[in-house]
Amino acid sequence: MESALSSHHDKGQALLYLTDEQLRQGIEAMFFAYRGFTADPDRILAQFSYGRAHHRALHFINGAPGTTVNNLLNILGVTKQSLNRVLRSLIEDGLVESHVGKKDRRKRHLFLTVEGAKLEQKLSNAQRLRMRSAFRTAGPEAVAGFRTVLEAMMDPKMRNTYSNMRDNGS
Amino acid sequence: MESALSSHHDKGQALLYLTDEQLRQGIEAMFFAYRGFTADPDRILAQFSYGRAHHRALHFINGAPGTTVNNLLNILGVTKQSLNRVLRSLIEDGLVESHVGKKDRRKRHLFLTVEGAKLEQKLSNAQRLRMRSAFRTAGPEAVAGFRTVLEAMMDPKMRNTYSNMRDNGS
DNA sequence: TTGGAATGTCAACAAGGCTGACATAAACTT
DNA sequence: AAGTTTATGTCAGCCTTGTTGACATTCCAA
Repeated sequence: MESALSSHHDKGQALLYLTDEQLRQGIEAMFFAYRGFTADPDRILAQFSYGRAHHRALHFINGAPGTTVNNLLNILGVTKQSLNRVLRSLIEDGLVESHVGKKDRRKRHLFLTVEGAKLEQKLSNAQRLRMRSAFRTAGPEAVAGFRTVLEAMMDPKMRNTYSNMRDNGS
Repeated sequence: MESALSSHHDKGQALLYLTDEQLRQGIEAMFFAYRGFTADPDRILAQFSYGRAHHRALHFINGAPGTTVNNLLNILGVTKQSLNRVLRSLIEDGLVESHVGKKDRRKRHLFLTVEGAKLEQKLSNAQRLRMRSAFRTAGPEAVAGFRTVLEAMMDPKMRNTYSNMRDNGS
């Protein structure tokens, strides 16, 4: 990919974006941006005495209605005990419904209730608002670059999960 | 910046990157990428029974040696009680030193010890390794876009902090 | 029918956020 | 000189969200 570049002159210049100082800036940018990224939903969640874990569950159930607990476990990367605690409170509060599978009755398929969808909308509206503003400010080419770098930064396993999330539907 | 684009034809196409679906993908990309971003240091920290909070403290003390507790508080966005708990353990373990200020003797200036710098290097090497790989894969233009979008996503206050971090030195 | 997969649940623990209250020292103000 | 504010530390207690380990249940599949 960069063999043409690194072959002769100006190597230092061409690879300037890979210096430790540039990488450090990238690291700090990730840190501060992620704080901004979660700030708006966090404020809303606090009013409902929920946390980010609840938001994540709502988000991915909304994106793949009928998903199983195990599937959610893989996406979220937490233990079943941790997820179960969150799911239980969401079910108790009537935001999520759990249906026994028809083909495989061991599995539980998760759905948002009307109430749950309402909160999910509220949270994702807030989060999208900031992201839309950032995307608009940065412009389409920057957004493409943003997506490219983020994808390259994921663990390969999650990169597959992430990609498949838009191709097939669970 | 985008006035030339949005002025006339093809507005739907030009603003494709601002659709809800695109924003959703951006949101999920942030989630998965941040997990990758923290995965490598997390593995190292676990061996020392430290957490991300310790990493963050080491990182920013390393970047601004002699910084005060209050300054660190503003950067990290946590309470002094929370930071104090982390700093205390780092000081007890001989990774950080706290020196009373010469001009203002209320202030404590924080420095990494040789030991502390060693751990910080270990952590940031792991983190840089992944970021360098992602940057290399994505290429310089994508990296520029990545930085632009992240900066636009920060809270304005932290955006200033972030920018100033490279101009003046605390 | 038996093994293993999928799920739920109980208990205990830790990190790392938070609030509130209080102490101290030093600097600043009046 | 006295009073106020600032910077910091510390104690106690609480919450969320992660962890491990153990165990029960259900039920598909060989």
